[in-house]
Amino acid sequence: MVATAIVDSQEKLNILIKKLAKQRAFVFNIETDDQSFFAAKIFGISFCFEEGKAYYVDFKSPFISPFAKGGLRGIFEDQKIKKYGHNLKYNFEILHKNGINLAGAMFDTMIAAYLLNPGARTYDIGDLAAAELGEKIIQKEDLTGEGRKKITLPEVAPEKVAAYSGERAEATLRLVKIFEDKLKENGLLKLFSEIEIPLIPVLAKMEIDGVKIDAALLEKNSKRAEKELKKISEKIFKLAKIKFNLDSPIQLRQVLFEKLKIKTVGLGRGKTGISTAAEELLKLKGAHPIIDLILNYRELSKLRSTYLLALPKLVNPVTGRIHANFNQTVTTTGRLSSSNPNLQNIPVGGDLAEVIRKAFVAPRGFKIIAADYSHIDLRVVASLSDDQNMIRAFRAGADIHRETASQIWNIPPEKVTPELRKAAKTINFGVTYGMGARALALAAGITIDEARLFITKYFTVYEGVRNFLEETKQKARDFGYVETFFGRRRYLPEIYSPVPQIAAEAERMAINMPVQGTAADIMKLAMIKIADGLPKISPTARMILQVHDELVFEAANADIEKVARFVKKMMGEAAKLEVPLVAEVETGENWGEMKRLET
DNA sequence: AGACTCACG
DNA sequence: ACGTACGTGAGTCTC
Repeated sequence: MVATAIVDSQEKLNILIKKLAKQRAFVFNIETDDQSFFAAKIFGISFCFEEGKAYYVDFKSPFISPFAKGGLRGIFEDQKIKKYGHNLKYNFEILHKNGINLAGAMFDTMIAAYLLNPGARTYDIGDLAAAELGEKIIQKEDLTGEGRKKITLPEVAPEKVAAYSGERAEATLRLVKIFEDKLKENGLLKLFSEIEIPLIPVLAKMEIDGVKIDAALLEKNSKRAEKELKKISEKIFKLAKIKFNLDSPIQLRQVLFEKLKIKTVGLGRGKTGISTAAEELLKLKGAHPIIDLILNYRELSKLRSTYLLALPKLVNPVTGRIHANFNQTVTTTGRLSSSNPNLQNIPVGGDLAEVIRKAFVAPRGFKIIAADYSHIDLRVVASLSDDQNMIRAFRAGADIHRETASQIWNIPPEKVTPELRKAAKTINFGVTYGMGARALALAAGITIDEARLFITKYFTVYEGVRNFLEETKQKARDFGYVETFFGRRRYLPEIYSPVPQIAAEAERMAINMPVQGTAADIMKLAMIKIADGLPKISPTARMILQVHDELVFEAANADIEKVARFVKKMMGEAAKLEVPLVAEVETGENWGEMKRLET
């Protein structure tokens, strides 16, 4: 049972502040009226620093003046007091919006839970309390109700919110102790305190800063796309001799395979019938003129709805920028994910893709800088596997795909044809996924027999890589998990499945995770280093996007060269591998027109 | 809510 | 005989 004291007068608040100032650490939990930190207003904050007892500062109370609330600033900004919380990135952002810079060491129970079990369905504090403390704590729905009669949390009586919020803060305090021990036990504490925790303010600032968008450009092209879509669909309806909903795969399937009777041999199937995915339709190219039109329609329609129409709606009217979320506790490998909107899948390549990227602009007097890690996954493979041949190639600065093809077919590098290089590139990528002959054949446009021979030769050339892949799979079977260079883990219970297909899937995940995850760890380290040093290089420069192996910045025209040089250097120095880490930098007025920058 | 499709690394 | 290449998020349709 948690006793939560309601703080609803200046006297009570002053006493609480004095108590907080004496703590080595405390939990805080901010209650706001909105999911988005930009719109959110604080209506209460709970604190906890001893088990069984919590405090709830009722910001709605008329007896607490804004001036008195400001007294909390010194507490939050005190470097010597450790801050505990669940989802500190959000709290950081809310405080920042209120002019407070959260400082001091931190412990985030959401991130701890994520590292201990990446891939969990949720990291809801109530679920964690149930699982780890064996206690059922008050749920939000217990206060707000559900369905039609639902009310919002700010509308609930402060006494009830206090009990709810205080209980969560108190549960967080107890979870900190449990998770700290578990992180230690599993060798995750270094990863937690040197990568994930320092990354919190970096991501928070990226989200707060956002990226400037030319909404008018997107809207103009949305109208153009709509007209074009109308033309294409009229042609399709004429050929099909029927009008139907082109966005419905079910209706499309009926038209193609029942009405037009296009042959379906060799086509993939889904749960509900024959697939009409682009991959399948490409097999039907030439079978009917309607196929090209449908592929055309699909591409245009996708870009219009997902980008041209959606992005302008997410531009913040105050900042003129999009403030996406960069999620730290979503992926099973350690990568970030992006949502609302996803800025990690902006189209690339193609005329309309270029237009969309051109809408990601720098403000007046600024330019965009993009820095890409070169072949980071394969460099990680070379380093983790300690394959001397691959290491040598990277140290020599060779074109790795050409080098691979040259060695496999025993021909000089300059004699490698584009086809051979393409096949080598495919397998170099495929290695990190546990690719089989079938997939290689499909991706490289060769026969399965050729692919088999290719793979055999590949592993003769890169014997260390083969051993690494085998050892990784064995490790997954021996321990039930795999890990990155920095100790990040992924548990793979399916590796023990009696169903061969399930076990094989787990094996591929086992191969992929240490590679993708180590690259993600390195990128996070680079982001922390860059965020740390960037203000000294250029006080107005901002890190605005991360796309797995790419970082995007905006910087004042006069600072472009030094920011680019600094970023490239930090990315190169982010980790010490057996091979050099290399980043390429580009710059331009917008993300669509970038020119390589020699530094 | 789940299926399908498709955008990215 | 075969959906066998990993990791994401979002728009749309359908039930």
